[in-house]
Amino acid sequence: MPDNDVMSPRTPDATAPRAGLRERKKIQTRLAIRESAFRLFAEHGYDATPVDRIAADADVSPSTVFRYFPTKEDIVLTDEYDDVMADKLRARPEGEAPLVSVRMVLHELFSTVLNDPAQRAELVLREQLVRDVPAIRARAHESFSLTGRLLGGIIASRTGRTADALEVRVFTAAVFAAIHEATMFWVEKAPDEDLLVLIDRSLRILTRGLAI
Amino acid sequence: MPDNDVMSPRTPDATAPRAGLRERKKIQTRLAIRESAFRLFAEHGYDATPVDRIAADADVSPSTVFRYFPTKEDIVLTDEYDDVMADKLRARPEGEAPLVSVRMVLHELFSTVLNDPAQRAELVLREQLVRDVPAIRARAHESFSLTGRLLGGIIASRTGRTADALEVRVFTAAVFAAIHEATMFWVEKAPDEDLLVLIDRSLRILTRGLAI
DNA sequence: TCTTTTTTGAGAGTCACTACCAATTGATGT
DNA sequence: ACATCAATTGGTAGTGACTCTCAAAAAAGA
Repeated sequence: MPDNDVMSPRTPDATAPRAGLRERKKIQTRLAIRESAFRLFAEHGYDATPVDRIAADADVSPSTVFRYFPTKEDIVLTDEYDDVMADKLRARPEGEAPLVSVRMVLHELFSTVLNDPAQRAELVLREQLVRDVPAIRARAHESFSLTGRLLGGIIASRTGRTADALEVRVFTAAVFAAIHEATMFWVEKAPDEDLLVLIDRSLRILTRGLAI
Repeated sequence: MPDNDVMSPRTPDATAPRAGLRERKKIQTRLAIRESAFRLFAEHGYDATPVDRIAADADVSPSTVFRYFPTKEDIVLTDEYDDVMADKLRARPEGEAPLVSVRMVLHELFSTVLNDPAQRAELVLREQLVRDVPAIRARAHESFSLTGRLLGGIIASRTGRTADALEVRVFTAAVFAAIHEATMFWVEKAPDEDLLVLIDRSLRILTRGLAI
């Protein structure tokens, strides 16, 4: 069974029997900051929660917060999914159509995330913030297009193109736009439905050439 | 001939023979700020140009700059295209496929913009900033999704759906993602080519169901 | 235990942006 | 031309997200 724990390390990671005290403290601090932040955001709202208060709540100095997270938005948005997705995509069979490959990767990724209650709860919280806070939404877009470039590179090499070919870029941009809309639809309209069903619906719209 | 001058008012607008002095000064101030900003951005870079310096260069107070433009990014990004696009889209024939309608609207809009040297130059400058400055790119995305919602509403009413239907949202998101990629490809790879050709290429990828 | 390296906290500074108030300036009626 | 009213402007004092720097504290390693 592969390591699917893309979120915060809940299990101590059996592969590295015992990291040094320094490493453990770093992980602990990072987690403390994020937990304080999420709780305070839920309680008082994102804009009404200064970084200083998060720092105080997590018992670290403001400087430390910015050492762990380059911006306030990054406390919410982690790009821990990127490498997992890239690995899974590379593992898909050679001749498979790119859109099918991406769909399968998304299924693999999201089914594990959504099945873990803790990860699912964190995903919901994060996407609610993406929906509500412009600054976070903006950052999420940026993060998406970063991930898109990563996956685009893989798809390019599989279809004999360069990563910056227009076809590849439009492909990834459209796919991520569809995923984003599916996710937004999920958190604001149908939080109890299966996100994967919504993603499939969205991707199928693309497959049909946007003939709505 | 309709009023296609979506950018700054170069022609004094014959329909309103003579606006008050107040109006004229406002337009003048707005333009002065934008011109100072664009020049300073090109000279020293966006991040290295504080709003105070723009204000000083345009001979207004910093407060005035923020009165005219809610954020520094908004000095660069105007959403003057929105209403024009909406009007043109509403003018398309009833039964036309949405993707075709949008394509025609884009042709109408961009052919007028690209043919006016001043507007074309401004478009290039703006898109270069979109490419280079994360803050502006983020804002451009936001602006795009705003426009997308506007057009989505029109498309929804034409296809007998609600504006927040998943199909409509995925449609507009994918289309604007494609336009954005085409524009980015244009400014960074082929600034001498015809932008409309690139947009058509991008839209055709969507039409083909992303079968790249 | 002693030394080296990493991590932390604290202080000062920059910059985007907001709220507010007083002074200026254009519009309007007589 | 003049007085009055409304809109526009400039200045001042904040807030909050970040950056830089440096000395104190804490962990790693010998």
